[in-house]
Amino acid sequence: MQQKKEASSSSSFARDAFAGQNTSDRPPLVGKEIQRLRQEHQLTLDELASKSGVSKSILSQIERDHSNPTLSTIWRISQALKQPLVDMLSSGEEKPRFEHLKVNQTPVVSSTDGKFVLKILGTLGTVSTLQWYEFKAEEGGILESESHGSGSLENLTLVTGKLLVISGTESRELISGETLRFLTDSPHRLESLGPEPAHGFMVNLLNSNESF
Amino acid sequence: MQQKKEASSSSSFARDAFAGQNTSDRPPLVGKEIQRLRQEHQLTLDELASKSGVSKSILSQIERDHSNPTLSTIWRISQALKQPLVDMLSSGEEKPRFEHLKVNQTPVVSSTDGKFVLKILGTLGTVSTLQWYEFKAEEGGILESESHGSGSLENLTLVTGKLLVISGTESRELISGETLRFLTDSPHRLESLGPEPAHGFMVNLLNSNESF
DNA sequence: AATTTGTGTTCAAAATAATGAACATTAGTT
DNA sequence: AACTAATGTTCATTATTTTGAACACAAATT
Repeated sequence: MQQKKEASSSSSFARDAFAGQNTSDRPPLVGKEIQRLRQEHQLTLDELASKSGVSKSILSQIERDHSNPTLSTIWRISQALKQPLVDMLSSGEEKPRFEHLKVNQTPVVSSTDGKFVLKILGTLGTVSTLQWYEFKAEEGGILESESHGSGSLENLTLVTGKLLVISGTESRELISGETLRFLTDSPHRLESLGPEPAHGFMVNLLNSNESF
Repeated sequence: MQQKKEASSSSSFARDAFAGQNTSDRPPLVGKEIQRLRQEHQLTLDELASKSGVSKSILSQIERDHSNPTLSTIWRISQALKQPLVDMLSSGEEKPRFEHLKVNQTPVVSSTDGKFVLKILGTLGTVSTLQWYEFKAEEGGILESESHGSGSLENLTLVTGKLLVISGTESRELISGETLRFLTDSPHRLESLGPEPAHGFMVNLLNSNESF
């Protein structure tokens, strides 16, 4: 029956903080989004609390939008959930405007020596900003790509095999089960290191706005 | 000579809030950016205070990063400066060239009986409009999903196994190598028909907004 | 059913963000 | 220089967030 602290906090939060001036617009309500992410990661409040360093009591209140979190608190949560802070805040901001999607199927593309095979599973967007593929490459198979334009991202997940990724001057080696995300604003190259054939999945975002 | 309050506040802010755990990364320092925007708009602290409804004293401290603002405070400031909240926060954020997720860092979701396992490979978009997964399901594994909202699209590619897909009143059977695209504006269900475990990829497009 | 275990919520106290008034500092004027 | 006006900083107080412990509830186990 007594919930003095939280009740008073909640009500004055709603009145003073939220009804700032533009009563139509309100600061983003991050509760739902945080809860969704936490559950997606299969974490309990206790676990997220210890991961993030934020007490579980305030986590509980934030998830129910009964508290108006501090910047550092939101940031620590976003870190623990490996979620860009910015995405968490913009989750509820404005209603999505619909974009009509057109899908087209496309066959298989392979490297000149036939060792690297790309299956185009889908593309999306009137500006063709998104494409995803399945790839299979036997040992020594190489895929060379030009820059996809600044702001472009490639997301590789390797299911089996070993893969060497070189982008610009940097390189990484991927083993099965791992995921690599990297900028493709410069020429890059994938090479199957074998001996097992490399098999995986790739999502390419061309000229994506920001958000990573 | 005495600056008791602010000094203590500042120091414990720096120690407790900021040096949370990853001493390498820190929450975004918005002070510089807010000051820049305020001056760009040719506003004094008093003016911004009355426009935003945030007291000028706290504005002064925030600009010098001597305070750890509340979400609603940052939001009211961003409104007064006509700046998307998200832009203010991401002003100083660097994006890494590579993001390498090790096997155990990939978030996994599984059905209650553990027979259907989803590995979240990536999400994108300020409103999380795009997500992609790898899935593995032994015979009988079932994944039930609610509607993802009207206009949402799911793209399934099956690498091995057999999969029954039911969306709304329709159903399809997928065999290895096939791709299926379907609307997910109603509850839907995936079921691994076996005997071989089903393995594949899934790309989900939720109600897209501008971001692509 | 009773116990235990796990998970989320509420409580009382401590920390600190936010406020309005007083103060300090600079810039402009006489 | 002295005075004033404008702007930013600090003070004392209040309001709220945050914390850790206690609590409530449900699910699982004995």
